[in-house]
Amino acid sequence: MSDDELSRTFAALADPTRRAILARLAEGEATVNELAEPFDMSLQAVSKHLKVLERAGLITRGRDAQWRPCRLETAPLETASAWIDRYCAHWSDRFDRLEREIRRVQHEEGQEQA
Amino acid sequence: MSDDELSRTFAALADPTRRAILARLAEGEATVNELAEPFDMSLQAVSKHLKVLERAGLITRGRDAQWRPCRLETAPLETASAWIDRYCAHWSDRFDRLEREIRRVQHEEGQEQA
DNA sequence: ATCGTATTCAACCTCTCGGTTTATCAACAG
DNA sequence: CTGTTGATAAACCGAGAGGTTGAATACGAT
Repeated sequence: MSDDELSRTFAALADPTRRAILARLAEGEATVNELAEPFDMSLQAVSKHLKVLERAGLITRGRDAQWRPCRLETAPLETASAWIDRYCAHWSDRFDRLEREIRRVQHEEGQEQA
Repeated sequence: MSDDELSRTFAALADPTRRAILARLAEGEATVNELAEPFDMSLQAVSKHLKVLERAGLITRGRDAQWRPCRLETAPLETASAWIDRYCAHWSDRFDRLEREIRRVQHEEGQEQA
């Protein structure tokens, strides 16, 4: 596989196990054992998947005694999404949706003030 | 590789040659020879890349005499982008990025790569 | 020091990817 | 029919993905 950043990101996303891991991490940090639990696969296999995700910059790992908690990093996801968006023709739709979302958030913030 | 739709899409995007092909097709239909021209690679290799893209639903191919014009299909791109967006929480950042991207594209209106 | 738990490393296997070359198919032009 | 051009098919190859098992490492608890 090519080793440029976008290629690494997309390749990392091209596996349902890894996507499930990312989905799990979106809810918060987790250890390797916790991440491996749902899968019918060896711990070592999951560890390899995590290495792929780490190389792609999609996760970072801390150290807490013998545990290596994994944390989701969204920067490469944003780069990948930006690449895709350039070739999705529906600019105005997306723009409208985002504009609505922002107005909604701003409105909520205003209400919180009162 | 796993054969579900998202996996096929991301796997197809995980190659710079295929991303360049999609970028080219975003400017309009093209034949296999036209698509192969920029690459230092055999026509057959490009044909294989097109087959991957076709299996992922990212392109469709017509028939015009002995030519097989390729056309970009954005539906899987939108699905992929939607998956990513679910895990990128940074709406306002995205908004800024999109706004910048739109201005950039409106300015350039032309020659660029994957 | 020893044991248990969390994680990784190393070796191995099988299958797919991305490329090649050679041969073949399909459609026009003469 | 023959020849040419556009495109695909088939067979092959080296490298890497994704999984396994077994050993090694790192740290905490006893």
